Amino acid sequence: MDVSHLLDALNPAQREAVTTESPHTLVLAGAGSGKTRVLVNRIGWLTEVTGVPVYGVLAVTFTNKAAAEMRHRISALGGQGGRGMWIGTFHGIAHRLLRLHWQEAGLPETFQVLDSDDQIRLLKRVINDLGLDDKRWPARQAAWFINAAKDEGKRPKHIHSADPATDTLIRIYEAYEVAARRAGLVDFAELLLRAHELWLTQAGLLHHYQQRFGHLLVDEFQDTNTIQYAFIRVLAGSSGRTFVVGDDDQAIYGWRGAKVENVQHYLRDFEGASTVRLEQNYRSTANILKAANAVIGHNPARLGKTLWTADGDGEAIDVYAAYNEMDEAQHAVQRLQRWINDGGAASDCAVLYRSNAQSRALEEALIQAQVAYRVYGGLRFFERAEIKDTLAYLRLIASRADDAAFERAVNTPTRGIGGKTLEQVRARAQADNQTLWEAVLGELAGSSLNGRAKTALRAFVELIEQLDRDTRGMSLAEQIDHSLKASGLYSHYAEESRGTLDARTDNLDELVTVASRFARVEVEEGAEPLPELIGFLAYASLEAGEGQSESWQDCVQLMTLHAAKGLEFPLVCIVGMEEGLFPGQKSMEEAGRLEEERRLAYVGITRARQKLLLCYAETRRIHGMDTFGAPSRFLREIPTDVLNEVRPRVQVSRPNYGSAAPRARFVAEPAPSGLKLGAAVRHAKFGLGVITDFEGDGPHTRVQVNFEDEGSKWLVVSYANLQVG
DNA sequence: GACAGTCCTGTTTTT
DNA sequence: CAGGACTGTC
Repeated sequence: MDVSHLLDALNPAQREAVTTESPHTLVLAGAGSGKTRVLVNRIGWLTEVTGVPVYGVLAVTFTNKAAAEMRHRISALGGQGGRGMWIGTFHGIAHRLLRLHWQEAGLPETFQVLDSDDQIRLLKRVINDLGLDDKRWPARQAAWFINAAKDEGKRPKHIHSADPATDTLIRIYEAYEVAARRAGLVDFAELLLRAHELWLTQAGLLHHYQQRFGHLLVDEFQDTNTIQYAFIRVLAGSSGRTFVVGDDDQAIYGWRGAKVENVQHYLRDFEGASTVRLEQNYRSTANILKAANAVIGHNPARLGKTLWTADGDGEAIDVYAAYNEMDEAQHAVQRLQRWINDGGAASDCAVLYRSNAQSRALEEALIQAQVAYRVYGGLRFFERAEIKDTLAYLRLIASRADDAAFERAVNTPTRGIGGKTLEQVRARAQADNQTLWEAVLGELAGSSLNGRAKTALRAFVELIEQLDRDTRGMSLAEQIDHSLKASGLYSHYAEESRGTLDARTDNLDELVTVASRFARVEVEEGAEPLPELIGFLAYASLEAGEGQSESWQDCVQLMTLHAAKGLEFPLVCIVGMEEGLFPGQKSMEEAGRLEEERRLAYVGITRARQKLLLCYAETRRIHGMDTFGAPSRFLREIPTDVLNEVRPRVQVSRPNYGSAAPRARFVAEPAPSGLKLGAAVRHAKFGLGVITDFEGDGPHTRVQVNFEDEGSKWLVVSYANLQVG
């Protein structure tokens, strides 16, 4: 058999991974080491060479984008092109299972997926219904608590109540569960938890899928949370083979429940697991890799991996010390312009930052310089209010029980159903344990509402019923279009945005177009296809769509460091490299968080192919206050020989605050001594060592020295009397 | 129900 | 500083 297309151009480690016969394989794939290729070719190897049927393969990723990319590349391999293979996100796969087995999972057939926005709205109502003060118990925090619990596989009864505050949160969790169940709503974390519980409670089903999926592959394994790990572990059982790809150095989602430890647990829990390291990097210059390796080398407890490249050193990494964030932005933009003037593409450039708020200064500088740019993040298509409003009507058509949709649609556009009326409806629903829809019907039959309110409610009920009748037999796009017009939503938004540049009605038109292109998804070959509407609604929740509809101009890319993971650019600028911002203030207070920030720095640095620019500002306005941050420790962790200070240590005259000494500057060189990072030194008592860190300035400068015999120590330079060399 | 004024609180984000 | 949430007025 000709397998050359699967193995050609692979290095030995990649080949080993693709062809391994080990039952369980952990591929530690460094940044830019060709991990997607390995994953894709591994699947090709399994199906083409070892004769695994395509339906016996389950491949899981974290984002829809990654799943789409994988599907695309598998079909490019030829063969059966992955048709019939289960490839998807954890959430997508869980959703698929729950659709197929809604009865076993204890769900209504028309259950809807609740996105985080809807989840918070629902929680708000639950908190109110419990008579709690929503100031003391913000819905956001409750959502955080509940999601974190679900990510750990915990139902309310599994949580130990440690204190009164936790007790209340558990009560909220319980009430939220009741409300969500009644409304037939499933949030993101619930999808995973239910799917996992399906394995635990339905032995027959589990057995069926264990038989079927002989091979489980997981991408970005370092990002799995407890429940995702458990899901895979249970599904693998004793005979399933697994192939997981990840990089513990790129684990940056611990704050939302991801457990890097899963990488270590894997080696412990999956018997006979072997490890393959992909360390050859095909992306960046040697200088960039040197910087990345040095930074990440400061983290303890790594599985250990050192990136290398067969290519040359490349240019030095520029470091720019800006006066403030405006100066910083202008400098970055200048650098981008130089790149573009030299014939580079704007879309090859990215500016990365720690938090979204930092994009503002950059955008201003880009506009001023007339450089086209695109900001990633922010509201996505299906998250826009007008889109969600429209979908709320469709959700009600599909399921009257959907309280979240009811709340949204009932008075948008306004139709005289105000807070008072709704309060009464909610109270009845609460008292009688009903859905809002049922409560409305009850109120209409009862006598506690006044005539005006009744008329308004009756009109709303009739509207939904009418929409339901009218749209039967229509295509999806027609259903949406009709609902949009008949509900008055379209004219509502047309009116609102009249004479403005607001593109709301454009988005509504776009929604109809998207729907007309929406391909009916068969949940499973041979199985009943999902009703198109239900499928579309799930799609809208699970895949929120692109941030901006205008697409691929040649423009500079702006995004957070988190959003940059998985991407690469010839030119990368990272701005805001200051203590307190990156690493963030909060990261320094909690154990383990600093390491995660450092991994984020590692991710940022390794995005760059050819050219990297690192910037920090001495002054930065944050929340309207001028703040002063020392250069980030991550800068100081980079060996100076790969750095080029664009604006070297010039003492800039700046307003002198009292008699304060000039602030510490990047690579503060304690003047005469020649001490610098990486320098070998001798101490009279501690012997030989290497300087690994600096702190402070002037006579109080301290250095961290890693002594051969004594370990690491902080010393005040002016007392330590260190000998260089 | 629309609008203006006030208070408050500020990482990272996919599904 | 600035966006969101909330309150109070017409």
